[in-house]
Amino acid sequence: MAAHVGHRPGLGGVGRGGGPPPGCDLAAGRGPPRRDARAPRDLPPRQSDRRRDGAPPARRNPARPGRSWQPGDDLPDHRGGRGGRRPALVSRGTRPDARSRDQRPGAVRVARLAHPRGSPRAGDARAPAGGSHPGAARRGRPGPLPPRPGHRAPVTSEGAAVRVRIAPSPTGPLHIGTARTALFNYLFARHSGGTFVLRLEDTDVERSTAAFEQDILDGLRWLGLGWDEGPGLAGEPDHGPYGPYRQMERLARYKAISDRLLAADQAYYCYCTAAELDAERKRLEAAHLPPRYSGRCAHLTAAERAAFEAEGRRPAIRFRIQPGIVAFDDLVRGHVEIDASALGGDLAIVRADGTPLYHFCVVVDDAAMKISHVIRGEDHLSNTPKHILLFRALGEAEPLFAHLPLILNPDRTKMSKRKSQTAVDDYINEGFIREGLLNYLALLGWSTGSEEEILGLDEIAARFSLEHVQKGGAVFDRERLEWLNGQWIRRLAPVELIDRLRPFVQAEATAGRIDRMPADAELLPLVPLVQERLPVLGAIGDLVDFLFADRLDVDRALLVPKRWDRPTTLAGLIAARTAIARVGATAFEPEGLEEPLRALAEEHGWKAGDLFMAIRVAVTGRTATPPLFQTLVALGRERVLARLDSAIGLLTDAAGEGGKG
RNA sequence: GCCCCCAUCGUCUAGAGGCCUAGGACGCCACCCUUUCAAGGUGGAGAUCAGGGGUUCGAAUCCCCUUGGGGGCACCA
Repeated sequence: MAAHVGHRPGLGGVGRGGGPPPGCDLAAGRGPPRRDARAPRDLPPRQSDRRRDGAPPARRNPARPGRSWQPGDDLPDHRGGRGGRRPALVSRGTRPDARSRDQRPGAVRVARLAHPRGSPRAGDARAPAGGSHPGAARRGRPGPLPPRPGHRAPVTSEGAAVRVRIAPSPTGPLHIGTARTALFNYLFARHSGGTFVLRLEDTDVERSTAAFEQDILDGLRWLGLGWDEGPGLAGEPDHGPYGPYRQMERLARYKAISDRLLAADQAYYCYCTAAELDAERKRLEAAHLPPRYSGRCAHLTAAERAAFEAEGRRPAIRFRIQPGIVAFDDLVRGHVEIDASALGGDLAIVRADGTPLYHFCVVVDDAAMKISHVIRGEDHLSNTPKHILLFRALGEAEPLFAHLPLILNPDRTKMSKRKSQTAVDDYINEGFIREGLLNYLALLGWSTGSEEEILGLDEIAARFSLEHVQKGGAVFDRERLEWLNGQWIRRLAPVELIDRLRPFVQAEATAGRIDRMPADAELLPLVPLVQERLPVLGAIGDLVDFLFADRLDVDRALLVPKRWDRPTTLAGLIAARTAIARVGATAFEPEGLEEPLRALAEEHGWKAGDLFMAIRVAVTGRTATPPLFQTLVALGRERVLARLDSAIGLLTDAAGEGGKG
């Protein structure tokens, strides 16, 4: 983290939206959410206004602008033309012996048959207008708006709406893996004209904080992954018909449902203490047995319960895991079967303090929120049978599941904070732009099936399909991300680039590396000089600092070009100074400078490159800069002459000190 | 330990039995362009498709085994 501090703009506005850059659909929705770039630990509580730029508060509404879906549209369904089938039927109806030749669900094969030849994109032509097509209906979309009244989810021909969700836990800053999962869900929703729901899983009261919650919401909005339904910000109402969207605000529902399970004897009170459970687990581990709850409290008598209560023990609630094989057809992995006996015994669903546990909440909420497709990381694959059992116990239809490959550290373990940079904030603060990050993330574990790769969000949504999701984990390749980011930076319109660069330039000023914050009018002419030299926006300092710094530290050793010695350099700089001084203020243009300096080199038999390098270092202090003559112009005649003078002085003073040559 | 998942250049990937002498991209190397750095262009190195068995006239592709890797097994999410 510390390594990136220098690049922190330290203020909102990194992602100011201007007009969409050419070819960039990502910016189609005007006013993309802005991001406060401060480190999470610095984030103030949700209540306070963190914004400093005076933009209208409406922006804080998480609501994504309305989309123009067509309720009657025949939605392209990844399962083929049979969309709309209730998810549960697929899982329940699939017998273990009915697996298809390839391991993918038969439904996927149907999809292929549905488009026997012709490009897989044939289906895209049927995408709902404005749902995922670049341009068109979305182009004129306003910035985030309050909930659209009468919002109805699009519905497939058979009546089942595509509803997906991202359910982050505010126990840390937005993780790159969460961002990718959100992206895939968003893409799936977009592609199918479905609804993208955001739900906060904040039942881990110990670790959840409002600051992390804010960070996650800001991060998703910064990426442009707006949600159709989700929590409102402090004081604002939730947006969507299935709220609240914060689990801690749904406690009464969990209570009601756990009571129901208790009443039906599908769950029971468990009085084991953490210490007892721990000891049990250790014993099993020592015996090389898988950790599992013994079921000690599964059949307590009323008297035994009363005795525990009298001891002052507070019970947790456990869900009875029924024996048997649980099977489901994963949309990316195909048929999966897991023996319920391998699930670790009866599952705790409510803590002794009454707060509900993850596996319980997800299922209750996914059912309540009518989630049709659960698209999440592979780390949840083994947990899925628990969820399915819970759905059944609740009498709810099971959603379809799709488990995405994990993002990996270079050593191929699950991407972690310890081994990789995982916070989206850190990437933002380095100057990755949303277009680059999104494009990269989309291609991590998914491909178009063709060789296209530089694609905007809308273009990706138009092509997205779970069929092309990879099964194996993908190593996060920062080099490739930088390349892609550079591609998108180069595609930005000049004013847009300035907008995005501003916070980074400001950070240079704040850090004292430049003496003042330059005006846009000064920045604009610099765009052609820097645009193709920025793998990340944070690299701007190295490129232009010398333009806005009054004092320049020049390394005497650097001043002498490789093929030159000190006297030659001194002579070269003096001659160059004279030649440049002769160029009048009005002729101080790249061509007006290059001509006499080339002539000068020729006259002395110097290689032009050597002369130019000496001048470059003298006026910028660096060996790598934007093109010299444009740089001289940007610097201005007076400063160029002054810096040449001081370089000449430096070499003269060094005369007796045995410098190079 | 038990269960589950996965396996094509270093990395991300294309690949749906013959279009594969395995394609593209990042990175790397060389050359071109060039005042440096970039960007761009051209070319190159780089994968016996983890290994072994099948099935088939034919396998990267289908099946089995092995090996390797990963994930999960909480009163975390």
